[in-house]
Amino acid sequence: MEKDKETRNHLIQSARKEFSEKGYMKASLRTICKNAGVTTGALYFFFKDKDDLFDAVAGDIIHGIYDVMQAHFQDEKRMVAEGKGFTPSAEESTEHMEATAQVIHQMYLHREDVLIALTKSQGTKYENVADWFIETAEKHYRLMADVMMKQNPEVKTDDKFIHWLAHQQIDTFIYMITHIDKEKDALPFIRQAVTYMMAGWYGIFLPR
Amino acid sequence: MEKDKETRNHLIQSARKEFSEKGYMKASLRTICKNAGVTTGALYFFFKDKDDLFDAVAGDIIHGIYDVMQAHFQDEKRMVAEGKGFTPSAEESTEHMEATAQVIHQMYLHREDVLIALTKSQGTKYENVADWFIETAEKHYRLMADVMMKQNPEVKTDDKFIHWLAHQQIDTFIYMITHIDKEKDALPFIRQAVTYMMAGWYGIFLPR
Amino acid sequence: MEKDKETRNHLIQSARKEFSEKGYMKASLRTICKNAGVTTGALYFFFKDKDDLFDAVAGDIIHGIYDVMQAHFQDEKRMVAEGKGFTPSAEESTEHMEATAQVIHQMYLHREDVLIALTKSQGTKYENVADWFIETAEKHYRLMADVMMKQNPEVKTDDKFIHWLAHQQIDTFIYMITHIDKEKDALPFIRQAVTYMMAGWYGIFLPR
Amino acid sequence: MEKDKETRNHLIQSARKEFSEKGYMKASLRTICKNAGVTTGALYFFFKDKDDLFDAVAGDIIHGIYDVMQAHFQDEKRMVAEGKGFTPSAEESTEHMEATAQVIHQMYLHREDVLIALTKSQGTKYENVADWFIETAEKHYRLMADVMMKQNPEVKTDDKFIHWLAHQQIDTFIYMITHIDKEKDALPFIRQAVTYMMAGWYGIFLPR
DNA sequence: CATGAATGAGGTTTCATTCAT
DNA sequence: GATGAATGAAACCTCATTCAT
Repeated sequence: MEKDKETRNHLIQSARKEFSEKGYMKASLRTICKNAGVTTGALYFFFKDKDDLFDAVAGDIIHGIYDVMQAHFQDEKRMVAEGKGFTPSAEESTEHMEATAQVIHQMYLHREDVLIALTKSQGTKYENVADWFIETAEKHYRLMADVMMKQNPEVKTDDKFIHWLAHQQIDTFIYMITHIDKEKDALPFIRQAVTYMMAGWYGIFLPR
Repeated sequence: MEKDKETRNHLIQSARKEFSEKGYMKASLRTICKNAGVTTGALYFFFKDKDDLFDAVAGDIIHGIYDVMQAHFQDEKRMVAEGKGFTPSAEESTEHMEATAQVIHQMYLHREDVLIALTKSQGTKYENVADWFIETAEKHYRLMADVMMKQNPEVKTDDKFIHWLAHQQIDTFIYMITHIDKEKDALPFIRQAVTYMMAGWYGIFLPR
Repeated sequence: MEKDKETRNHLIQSARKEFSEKGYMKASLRTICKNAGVTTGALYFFFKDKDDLFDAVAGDIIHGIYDVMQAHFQDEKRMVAEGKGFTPSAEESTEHMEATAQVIHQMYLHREDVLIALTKSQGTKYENVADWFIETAEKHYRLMADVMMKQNPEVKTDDKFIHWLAHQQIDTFIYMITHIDKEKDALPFIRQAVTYMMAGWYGIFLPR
Repeated sequence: MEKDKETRNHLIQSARKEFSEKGYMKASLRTICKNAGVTTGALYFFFKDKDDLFDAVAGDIIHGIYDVMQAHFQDEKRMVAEGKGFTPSAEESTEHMEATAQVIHQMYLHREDVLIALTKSQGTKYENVADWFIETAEKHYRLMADVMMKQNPEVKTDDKFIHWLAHQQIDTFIYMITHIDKEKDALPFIRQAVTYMMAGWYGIFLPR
């Protein structure tokens, strides 16, 4: 019953390789088709255009990770609304660390596609995909900062700084996936980075 | 007597605009020339090729900043060699903050070109320019970490983490120039970021 | 069922005309396409580049003639190795003359392409194609000269002269195809030239 | 008093090198000017256009040789008209051989320019310069053949063959200048070639 | 004499995309 | 589902030549 979809898969694999090597803009559909063993016409049967093909390669994993991340932060928001306290860094508690570990696992399972989306997408709608994640993370930090400032009224910070905190956190994950090859090395790295970031956080919000 | 160089400047301005809007690869020399009011031949009188034009727009400022940064770190290296202690973050002392402020001033003076080099250079030799800075900063962090670890033998860290610290610092400056429009807002931001980073640093190297 | 290949043939015909009139270097692909009634893109569907197009026009016939010529000389070499005597000029015997006549026939069948390869190929890998033929002919003359010198030990000649004999023979065929329009006039011409060349040969190797 | 003409000479030398290396068509005036240390404007002060520059490099020597050759054949024509017999090959008598030796000397004195005119002139009015010489030589052979045919009425030949004889003789000199580097090797070569050609000639006109 | 600037036309090549079959 | 042919626009670049200064 299972439709073959062989050609489509060949195309996606070939595209993955080409995007990975040359980036979206320099990638050639001709080359992709040649390496997939089909002609350009075939490509246009399965995909609307070059963008659509890119989407097929990297779109799913990106949206997947994005959704998980949003759900995660949504959860926290609800908890705060319900009056439950929460900890400054999403990752400090065991529970949070487990959630994080799962995201990391997902990222490494599809590492090549994640890298394509993060570093080879210039020219596509994903070229600023990191900003999607940052915006979501920012809400989290905003929330946390408000809590902290309620407790320490003398501390003040501004939106630019909060946004940077979010940026910094996301960038750490991007650094991880781009610079650390093996998943087993990633978790220790993240742990140390979280230690650093938490110390930084308290250095700002619990001065002296 | 003043040499005009009108056409050359027109071309550079037009190129700056085009690179800024479309990035290096999608930028069209035809368009640049048209907007500069000259023919393509004229462009090739002043510039060897598209790369050379890009260099004329963004090369100087990048090399300028890079040189200042290297000189700065070289200076610190020398101080350490002479046995003079130095502070964990290059920016904490007044003296260092002044040096930093001057770099920031330079960056904002040529902000558009800096942005082009940092974010619109895919396809040129500058496409990984941030890594140049990171490598330089890394040596600085390496040095500082060695000092810290001599004082606290129980602390241990690895090269990946040191590299990330450097990455993180450079990324902060890139964040600044890309996200903060006015120079007057930049310095306060950097000060707060430095506070954060120093707290993070001590959180790692002076635990408990 | 007959595959059309109309466009490809149009392109080749148009290219033949253009190369013929202007030579390889001055030939314009734009003009070739215009005269073929297609866009430049079409050309690049059928041919890799300008060189490939030239090859499609003149490559086959040149290699064809070259192969026949080599086979011919190979044959003679074998005969000498087997101890069979052979005559000073390949063309003197009836058998040889027939082989020559067939080569000539081939050349005139594709005369325009042969002329292109011989006289309009500057800038291509065929620009020294005559030398290919000369080198092959030279081996033949070398062989013959060795036989002659074994019989007449007092005669001596040098490599430069042998090479010139080969050059001269090939040049005679080039002269023929470039200066004599009709195949029917070619054979008598070659016959007379051969008479001349044989007399010259004996003048050198059988003095007095 | 002698005007320097330094720039002009620099340009000619530079052009000689460029034409020699790339041929007329691929030679770049920009490169020539750069290597001569002047700008393109200067070139156009001394030379009308690219063709004129080529003329300055190779024109004189070509016309010089051409004139000497014509004078030589003119002389012979006069002698025949005056009823003085003459020998089948212009080169056989000592007197003729001396004239030939002087032409060869001239050719080797300016060998690079001669080679440029003969082999690097495609695209200029000299691209068929060999034909000029051939046409002149042809008159000579025509004359000689008429004398021979008057003596041996049964011999008959046609214009095509006569033209080829001329072609062949000129081609021998071209072979010499292109293939033999040292003048001292040229004269022996020519002597042997003349022996060959004379034997060929008699083989045609004094059969049996 | 010579410069430096600029023209303008043309060069080859690449590309994503379309469509009749 | 897939092919093969073709489009058409645009890409970067090179060139001989001109001309005001």
